[in-house]
Amino acid sequence: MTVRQDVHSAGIPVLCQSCEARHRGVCGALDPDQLVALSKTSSRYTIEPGAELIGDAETVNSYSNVLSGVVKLTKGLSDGRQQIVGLQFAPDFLGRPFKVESEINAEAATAVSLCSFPKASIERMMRESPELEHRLLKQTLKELDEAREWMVTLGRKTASEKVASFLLMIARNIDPATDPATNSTSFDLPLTRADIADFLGLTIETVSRQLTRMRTEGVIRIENNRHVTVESLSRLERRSGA
Amino acid sequence: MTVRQDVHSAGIPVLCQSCEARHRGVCGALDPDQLVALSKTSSRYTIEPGAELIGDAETVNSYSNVLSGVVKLTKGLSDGRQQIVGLQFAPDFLGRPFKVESEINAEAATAVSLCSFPKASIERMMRESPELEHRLLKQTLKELDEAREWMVTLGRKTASEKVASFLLMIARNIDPATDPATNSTSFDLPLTRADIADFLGLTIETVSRQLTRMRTEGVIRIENNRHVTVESLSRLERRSGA
DNA sequence: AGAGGGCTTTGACCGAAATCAAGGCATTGG
DNA sequence: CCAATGCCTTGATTTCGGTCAAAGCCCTCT
Repeated sequence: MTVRQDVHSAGIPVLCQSCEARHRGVCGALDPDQLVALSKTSSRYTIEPGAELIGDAETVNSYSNVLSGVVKLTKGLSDGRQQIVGLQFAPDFLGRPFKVESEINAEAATAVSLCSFPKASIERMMRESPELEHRLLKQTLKELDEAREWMVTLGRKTASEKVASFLLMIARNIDPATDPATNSTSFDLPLTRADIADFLGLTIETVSRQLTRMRTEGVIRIENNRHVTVESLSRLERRSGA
Repeated sequence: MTVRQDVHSAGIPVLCQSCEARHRGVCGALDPDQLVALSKTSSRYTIEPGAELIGDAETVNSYSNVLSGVVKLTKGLSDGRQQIVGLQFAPDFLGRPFKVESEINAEAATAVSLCSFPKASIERMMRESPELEHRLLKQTLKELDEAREWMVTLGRKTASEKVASFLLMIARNIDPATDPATNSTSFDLPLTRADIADFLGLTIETVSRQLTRMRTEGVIRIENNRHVTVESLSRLERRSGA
């Protein structure tokens, strides 16, 4: 299980009874007693790539920690056009507190494992523990920041800057060891070309052409359509449009 | 003073001592004693269009309620390209809790009046009153929703759909009486063409051409470059791409 | 009133990305 | 083993929106 290092790691890692993983997402906010109570109601799921998470009757009334894999959040237009509006990596928290009017879909981009809690127990715990709500606020602020960062990418960057920015973002999330010093890194793309296009507001063909260009110019290598090796992080950064 | 009706109106309107306005933003979350304490430290500002709000030494350490006017939040690329990533209308709350790494600028788009509180008193009050943090979480979730809605617009809509969506959003925020039944509404644009372009990821010229087209097709009228009358809300909605 | 400046409109042209159309390359299953 | 399917790549062509350039409009200041 890959655990990304980020703001959430501030909490003490705690062992969840039901999924036997050290949650660094929500659970870190709870004291041991609360955690025991909560973990009695939790259950671990594994989701196939492509499966819907929200809108599904099974999961609509629950909150989850992402333990591994990548979840994509999408919004669609009535004529079928789609936009990915967020990606959740471990150890992000999944699920909207307080019903929001806007329609949003969540789908597993890769195989995903989740630790789910019934909505009711999370909401009760939120009333009891301000620290949990505080966590949630922090996560929401982080997502807002990411969303705004992508708005700049979507509105103001060229196709090649978009693809470079995307690769950098994935590298930083998948491979926590991404270190500017080594100047190279390697990871599996969690998204298909179609997903990448929906994420960047481009077409499949444009994404493919930009990846090809970067390959021929020696910035990246790609094996089996999925495994990307970045030869020069600094060159990738220069292409991402700062 | 225009007060938009939204989720925040749930709280009891309360009179702020220093600015003598009924805050519906943050203050509604406080009990009378807390409010009195807080309002002693608050002060009312009026900001000219174009003035920076964040980054300014005066206001960098404060939180504010927007009482009237429109504030634009922007992010820039190193070469000068800009993207507006959010608009704050009354009675939105302005200011980021817990320092966030990302660079973001706030600027008055119109004349703006604010009621500001020192960062320290808001943060103290947040520790004392979970209800305040709850408000903040709700506002942040609303902003996240709006940001994601715009990501769809930026990534997947055509220029004319973008402009139509923009006009609809402004109408709904500026003129709370916007009523689908009447099918028409009227308001002053709070943004210049350049701002609209930066909001929609377009150029000034494209924005202008799309507005002209809507004018010639009888969907809107524009007087003095600012005052917009929507002749047919339903036709505008149809153009906004759902 | 007239000059000046800032914002907006309009037109001609161009180019980046979309669309349309084959074709390639894996994996799956008969 | 060969078809079939699902991604992905590549090429030709089109188009939407960007760029460059020139006016027009509106407001302010003298």
